This record gives sequence, C-alpha cells and structure tokens, in this order.
Amino acid sequence: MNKSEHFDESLQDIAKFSRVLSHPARLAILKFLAEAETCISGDISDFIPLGRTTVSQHLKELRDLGLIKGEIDGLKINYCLNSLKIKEYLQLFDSFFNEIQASEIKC
Amino acid sequence: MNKSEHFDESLQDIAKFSRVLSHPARLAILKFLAEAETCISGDISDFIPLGRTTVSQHLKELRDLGLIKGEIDGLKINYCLNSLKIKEYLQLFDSFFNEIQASEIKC
DNA sequence: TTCTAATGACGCAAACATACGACATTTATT
DNA sequence: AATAAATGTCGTATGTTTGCGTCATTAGAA
Repeated sequence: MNKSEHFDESLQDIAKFSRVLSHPARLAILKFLAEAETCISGDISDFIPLGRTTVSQHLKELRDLGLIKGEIDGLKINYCLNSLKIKEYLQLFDSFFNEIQASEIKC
Repeated sequence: MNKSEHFDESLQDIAKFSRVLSHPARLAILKFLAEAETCISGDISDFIPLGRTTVSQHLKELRDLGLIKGEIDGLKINYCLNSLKIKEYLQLFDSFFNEIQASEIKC
C-alpha cells in the first residue's frame, strides 16, 4: 500500500528526516541532549514524561537515522547528538526550501 | 493514548510542521507548486503518481496547516504556496536547530 | 556467585496514516 | 433542463506509530 518509493530519493530522505522530527518527545530528547551536562539514557527517561521503554524506542528511532550516537560506559549508555549527521540532513532540508521559496508566486 | 500534549507548545508546532513534511507526496506537491506555471488541482494529480482522491487528501493536510492556499476559479481550484506561513514555520524550525547546534558536545 | 540496576528487544492494543473507490456538489456546456 | 467535468467528502481496508508491560542481557556490587 505504501507508495513512497515512487518518489525522488532526495524527497524520501527529507521525508524520513521529517518523520523522525514529527514527535515532540523526540524533539525534546534532542533538546535535552544539547543542554544536558550528562546524557545518560536513564536521565533522559526521567526528564521526558513517558515510560522508560517508550523513551528507549524514541531513542532508537533517532539512532537509526543517525541523529544521535550512544556510547556504552559500563552499565550505562551515554547518548549524544551526532552534529555532523544533523548538519547533513539540515542541508538537504534547507536546499529544498531555498528552491521552494526562490520561486515567483504565479497564482 | 497520545501524550503529545505533555510537551512544550513550540515543540508541538515543530512536530506538526515536520509531520506534514514527512510524506514525499506532500513534498512533491510543494515542489510542483513552486515550479508550475499553473497550479490547478487536476494538474497536480496528473503529476503525482497517486490516485486523485489521495492527492486531494494530501492537499488538504497542506491546506490545514496553512502551507498552501486554494482559490476557486469557476470549476477549477488554483492552489499556491503560502510563502508567509512557510517562512513562519521555517523560522521556528531554524531557531530550534540553531539552539541545538550551538551547544558544546559534552559526551 | 548471587543479587540488583540499566538497558534494549519483543509483543500487544489502541490510535493514526495512507490509498482509493463510490458518492455528492458545484459549475460550465449543449 | 440535461449532461459532463473538476473537485471535495465519506467509508473502508490495510499499514504504521505510539505507549507500555514483560522479558532477556549485561555489568557492577555484595
């Protein structure tokens, strides 16, 4: 049923990026990681008003797209932003909207 | 079940914007409207590899968020980008990521 | 070694999204 | 007035996302 694959790959990439950003919990996680002194998984769950396993799932989605990295430190896992990957996706995103906004309005 | 409302309103706004952008068909529609000489609804359906009613539904989602406007012209409807609204959402989006990216990486 | 803590994986139910056919509405054309 | 064309709305089937409890795994502590 899903016909997403009928579209340009660059559109699909932007759509994938957007989808991951389309839940406020995931945005809140990104914000938390940007501000936190420490970024241990447990601290994130404490901060986000959702159950631990739910947060873990949101972390997985961010990880799967590469927006965050997790480094194992004994029992705990330190998560942090993958600024490079984020920059990469933002560039795609920006160039899409630059094209869009550059157009003359014709109707 | 949906707990989105437990988060900051600004995060919710960014999430809503992202959700609308999270399907390649909707991105393709925005692109088409930016480039098209004419922007009649039927032309959009012809261009997008999906059924007419499906495209109509995607148009509705773009309309509901205000990213596009539709003006009735007899039997036909002329759609076009709402650049102002788009700029508004992009500003929200950009300021979020500026904050994010400005942070020192601590882990 | 046994116990506890931190975490991810799995599985399920409820909600939401996608795609589309059938129908309704509105406006032009004959 | 009758017909056709352009479009939106509704219903429905199927697929995806969200949220969470339970379980498994792994690492450190007693």
